[in-house]
Amino acid sequence: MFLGTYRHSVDTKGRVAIPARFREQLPSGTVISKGAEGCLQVYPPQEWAQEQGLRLGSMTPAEERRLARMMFGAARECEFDGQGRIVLSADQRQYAAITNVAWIVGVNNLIEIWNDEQWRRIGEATPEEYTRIQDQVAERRRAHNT
Amino acid sequence: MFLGTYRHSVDTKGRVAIPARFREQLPSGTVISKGAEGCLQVYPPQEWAQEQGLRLGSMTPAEERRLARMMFGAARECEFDGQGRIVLSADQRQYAAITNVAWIVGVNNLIEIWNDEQWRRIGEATPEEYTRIQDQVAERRRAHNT
DNA sequence: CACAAAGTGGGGAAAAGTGGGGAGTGTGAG
DNA sequence: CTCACACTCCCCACTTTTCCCCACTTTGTG
Repeated sequence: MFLGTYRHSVDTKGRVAIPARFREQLPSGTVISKGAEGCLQVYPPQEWAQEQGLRLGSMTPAEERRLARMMFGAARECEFDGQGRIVLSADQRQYAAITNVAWIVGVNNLIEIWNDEQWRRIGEATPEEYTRIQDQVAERRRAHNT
Repeated sequence: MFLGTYRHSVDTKGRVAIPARFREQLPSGTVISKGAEGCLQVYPPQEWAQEQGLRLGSMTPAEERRLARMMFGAARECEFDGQGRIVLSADQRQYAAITNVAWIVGVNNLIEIWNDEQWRRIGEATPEEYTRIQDQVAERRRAHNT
């Protein structure tokens, strides 16, 4: 379980420290790829396995082909240095528009990495916004279950 | 079962003592996150397990992604120090607008943490208000069940 | 009134994060 | 074939934050 938001700096070599709390839970075979809304996503092995349901074949619809290409094409295995950092490739940094700082966010089953501005828009919420969205999802779920 | 309201101080390091009555009932795996109306909520493990139904994957709808990011991003596992205190992160304190004092309230299955002003508005009610709200909830339930 | 339990505050050791230097490796040009 | 350059990765040193421990105050109870 990954919880919490951390603001870490990205140095000129593209290195970011992954919070120690997260690192302890990431065995080898962890993968980083692109995610929705312009973030990067870090998948522990068991989560990545679920995404592998997405496969190419003659029966695959067009959108899934597109998604599979982007998602797997952008993916890399995470490699930690002695200080617990990973290197974000130039491509990954460009996709997520990350320069000097990155927000590293635990979202239950995976980890997301955001740039400053985008995280402020997506992740930070006033109490009013938070209450509204929580009610909205609850309502949607209730409607769905009946 | 969590009952009662306590007023505790928050020190410069963001530490708050959880009332001993509550602490006895909180095993490890307890989580604190944002709640509606600008409070923080403390979930014992069995309550938190229900919230974990919300997961990220390539099939998760946009609203749920947003909620998951806010909710899990703001969450931390509760870690008690030798004195029975937990640390509220800077983010959590900002969200709940907590500075020097916090109200810790047992609400049956969860514990909520409020700032001075907000708790006065939400928690203290005149007999008239209380009666009106009780009737309102009763009415809503009746409408829903038919 | 005394003792025990609960809450408050601060200091110091340990851990986590940050930045830079340098050795090793691979590639491309002369 | 050799040399130069660039890139990666590893290691070391410094800074900042966290958390663990101790001591004091307050509250409640026998």
